[in-house]
Amino acid sequence: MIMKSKSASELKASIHKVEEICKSNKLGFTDIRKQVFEIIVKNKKPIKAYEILDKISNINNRPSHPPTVYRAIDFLIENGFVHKLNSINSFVGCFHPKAHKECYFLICKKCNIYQECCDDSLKDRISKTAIHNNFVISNTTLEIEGHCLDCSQT
Amino acid sequence: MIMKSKSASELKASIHKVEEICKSNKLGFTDIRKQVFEIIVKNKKPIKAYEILDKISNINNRPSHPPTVYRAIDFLIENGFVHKLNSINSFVGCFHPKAHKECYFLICKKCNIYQECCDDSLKDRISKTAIHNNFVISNTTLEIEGHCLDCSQT
DNA sequence: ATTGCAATGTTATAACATAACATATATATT
DNA sequence: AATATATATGTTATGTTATAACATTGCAAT
Repeated sequence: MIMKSKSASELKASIHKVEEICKSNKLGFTDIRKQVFEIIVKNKKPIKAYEILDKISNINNRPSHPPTVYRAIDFLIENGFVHKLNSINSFVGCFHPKAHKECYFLICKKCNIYQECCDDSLKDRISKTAIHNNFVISNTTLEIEGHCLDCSQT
Repeated sequence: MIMKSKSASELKASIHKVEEICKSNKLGFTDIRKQVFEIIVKNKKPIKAYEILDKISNINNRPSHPPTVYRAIDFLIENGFVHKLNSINSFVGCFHPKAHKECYFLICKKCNIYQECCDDSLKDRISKTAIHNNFVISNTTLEIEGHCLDCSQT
């Protein structure tokens, strides 16, 4: 299953869903966490921590500091609301929060658009590889960099 | 196919092989590049750039600077002699230089030992996922973090 | 009301990486 | 051999990414 970027209504739904999850799990979805989450999911491309920092500072009309942003990001990652793309030190919103921990990504080097792809057979294959090596997975990073259809045609 | 850490003779062979490849491809395997390569492959665990920097400085009895190390690393990565593990900002030697570009890793969070695993069916699965999305792969990062057999038993 | 806890603010610095330019070393060309 | 050219390295400075450590705030439970 592939997800491309979100429509306005999908965005709204996504934010609402996270709010619901927090409410029912008694997680504090504070102003800052919400702001950071919205900034990340509204961004069409993976966003960097210091870009988030700038945006937060603008929104609140006062300078924020790195720990504020990183702490919010940590919270969002821990709860499966966003993912970090290690290969580009950037963050993206998750398309199906709480539905899974493992996400795989296709990242276009040219336009920077990414796709979250949660392919079950890929997941199985990775599990099998781990099992085959008596390895217990806690976290998987799969980031496929290259060119998307549009960018590879031009 | 899984590779664990290298024996002394494997190490030697590995270094020799890279020398050969450089010779036949007219790549300058300079002192620094060789030193950096040896430091990386001899290390049982993924090593960080600044750890390499310290070692290089010791070997040569004078301070080296980050660009020196990063340039050597870039050369080694470009030519498929080492890999970067993005999830932990560390570098590892490749077990079959020039034989492939894509490598997958199992990284133990506890003991930090890693395994390079070049599973063909996994590779196929990733290719298919990309093709299915009209995506042209240039580079894949697959890093599976968790616990190895030894560490998950204790 | 006061204790405890979770979250945030704040300052400073650690850790990771590259830009820019100078110098040196090797290779090719005449 | 002298010169040009390209490749590699040295050096200084700085950019980028991330966290440590401690102070403060605000809210909830007893």
